[in-house]
Amino acid sequence: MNDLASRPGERGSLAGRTTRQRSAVRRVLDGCADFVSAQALYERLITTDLPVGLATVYRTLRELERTGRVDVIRDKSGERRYRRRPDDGHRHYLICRACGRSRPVESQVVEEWAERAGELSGYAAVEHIVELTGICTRCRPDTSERPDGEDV
Amino acid sequence: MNDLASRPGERGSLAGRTTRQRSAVRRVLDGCADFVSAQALYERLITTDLPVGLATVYRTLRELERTGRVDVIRDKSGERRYRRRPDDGHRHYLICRACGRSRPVESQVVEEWAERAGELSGYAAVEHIVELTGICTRCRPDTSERPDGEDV
DNA sequence: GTTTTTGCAAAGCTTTTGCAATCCG
DNA sequence: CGGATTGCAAAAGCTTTGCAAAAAC
Repeated sequence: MNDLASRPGERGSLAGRTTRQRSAVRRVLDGCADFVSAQALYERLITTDLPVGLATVYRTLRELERTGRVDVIRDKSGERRYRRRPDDGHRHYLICRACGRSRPVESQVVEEWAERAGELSGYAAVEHIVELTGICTRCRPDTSERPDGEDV
Repeated sequence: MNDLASRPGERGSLAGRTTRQRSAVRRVLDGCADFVSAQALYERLITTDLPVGLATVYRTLRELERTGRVDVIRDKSGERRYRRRPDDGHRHYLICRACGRSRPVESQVVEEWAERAGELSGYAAVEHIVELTGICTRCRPDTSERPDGEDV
């Protein structure tokens, strides 16, 4: 379905110069509650903020990804989607396949599992990708009454 | 980096007719120890088995994916790679970023975690994607002596 | 005044699709 | 035979790249 990268460390240095375009990309990205594709972000930018070039959006997002300030997933069709990484370290999400809304989930267990698997196997520099998808309560008006609370 | 789909159930019916091409695709795919891309599989096919069309390879792989007989990952560049799914139900792998070799890993913990997260959140039909990558011992002739054993 | 960035358009890639010819059952 | 399948080539997308013009510092 898709994937979510979770790289260790690597909170590298920022990009080079501060330009209006880059600021705009970050600003609009920050304004997005959920994962957005580069193309969608581009649309938002030129319609609600600053008319930037699509290539610039891609370049900026790649840089943000490289420096670990966004989480990235890939949807079914292979399109990448970006979301500003929360400062508190959340890195795994449960994403609604119907509406696309995402929410961070408790992932302590998985982190540990991944680490252990790496140790047992003797592999070095083990990284993991984890993503959950489902149908949220709002998109499933039928059964169940459980509220769509926050973090699991 | 990439991703690995793990769908519940859905061991659906086979494709329609049995053709030489489809048999060849499966045959060559079975002969691949690790994940291969459609393009790579196509190369192998026309050079060592049967000259099939690239489109046919894609169509066959999509069908195999749909019926749950292959596991799929996406590499960094977004290219899909396929691997015959073991009959014993293994579904998560630890893949070497250097040589591409993959090995199934024990994933009981993650399966349970995913299920629990789904329940707690109230999301329905929760599916998960999990993949581990690292550098295997063979690709790291330096330190460590731990053997590259089988399943973790 | 340099050096980095931007933007546009063109190119790259993998994957999908249209359609006539071909094959399977 | 008759419908499913193949192959080829063209089409689709998303993302990257080349390069001259523009912006930063």
